[in-house]
Amino acid sequence: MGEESGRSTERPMRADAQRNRAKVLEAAIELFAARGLAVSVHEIADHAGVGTGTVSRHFPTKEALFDAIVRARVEQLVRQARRLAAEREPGDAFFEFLALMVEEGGTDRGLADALAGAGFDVERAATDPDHDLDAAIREILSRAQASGAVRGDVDATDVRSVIEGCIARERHGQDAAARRRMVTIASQGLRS
Amino acid sequence: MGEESGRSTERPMRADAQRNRAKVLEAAIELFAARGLAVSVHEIADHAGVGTGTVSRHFPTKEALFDAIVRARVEQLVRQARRLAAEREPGDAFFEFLALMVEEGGTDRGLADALAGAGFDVERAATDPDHDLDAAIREILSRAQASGAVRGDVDATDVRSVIEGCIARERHGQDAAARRRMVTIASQGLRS
DNA sequence: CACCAACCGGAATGTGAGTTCCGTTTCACG
DNA sequence: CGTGAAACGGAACTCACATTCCGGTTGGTG
Repeated sequence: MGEESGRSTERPMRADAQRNRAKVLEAAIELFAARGLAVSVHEIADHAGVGTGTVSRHFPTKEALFDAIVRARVEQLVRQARRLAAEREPGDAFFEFLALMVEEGGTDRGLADALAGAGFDVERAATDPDHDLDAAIREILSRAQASGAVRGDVDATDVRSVIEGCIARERHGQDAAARRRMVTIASQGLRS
Repeated sequence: MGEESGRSTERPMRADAQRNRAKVLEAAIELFAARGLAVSVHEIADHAGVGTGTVSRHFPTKEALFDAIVRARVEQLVRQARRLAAEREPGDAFFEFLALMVEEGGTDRGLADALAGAGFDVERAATDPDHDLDAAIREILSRAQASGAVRGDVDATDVRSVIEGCIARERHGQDAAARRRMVTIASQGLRS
């Protein structure tokens, strides 16, 4: 349950501890984004300029560290989904969100790993509505379907799969043009 | 360069060696199909009823074993692609092949891992035309495009990504109905 | 400014995998 | 059969990690 840096109950962290925590987070965000779950804790520690013990103290587990980062990212995506749902036509909202997810996932390997189900427990994250990406997708999808913009026979997990396919990391160095083509294909496929 | 069981030059293998090689292959095929690259060499050895040394002797590396199995599977897929290309209308051939690939990949986790680029070197396999899945896809795709059945702005790697998306293994226990829905979406997306 | 609890670094430990090694067993040829 | 080369099993080894531990250091409070 790794929480914020400035905890209120339980007397505040020492200044150097807060600094180190922030350095670890920053390094981990950068490295996870670049290479996904494959980065080692040693690399993160080195990159942050701290010892491995310091990483483990702030985040008891590699998974906890990864989790903290992914949760923040997911929270952001959920917010954007809600904003789009509020500000756009149902169909546009859905397709813009789709493009957004693909862009984010295609740029951030760690997020892509998480979306693919590696090392991030979606079920548990869904406890809190602000981290329930599937609920956000369901919401934006069902509106788009009700408006007739999206075929009725797909569900949220299909959308997740479509996103995953568009990301298609791993091979032939994820290029932005290919990603956009995939979004086009997926959008045409999902339309009524 | 793991080759066939009945080698002609270099005097034949001893009978027990051939038997064990076959047992290892059989066990590995079954386990890789069920759980992908995640199975350990120990498990394969146990399941085959041999020691780990025997596995390593026949296939110097886990990757070599995996490779041998995937190559056979890919060879089969390439053959089917050619057959479809010969016997069907260009458009039908392409969409049937798409459905076939998704079905095979969705059923065989090892193949899915390989298609996703894990532990199988597509580049090297492409040396031999009978194992060059990308060439087969290019062929069947370009015919479908020429006939007007498939949009012209996609390439073979896009098709690979689409297939990957349809497979979308890892989470919510790969169910056949979802896979078919994905194929429908993908097909509509790829159509002109 | 002194003290001590909190914190630090990084070596040591634990774990889980693939691969190697070697004493033992088995095959097949004479 | 008898014998030697081939193959076997599986314990030991290696390697790459994540995680723990502990002697040394530092920050903040009285």
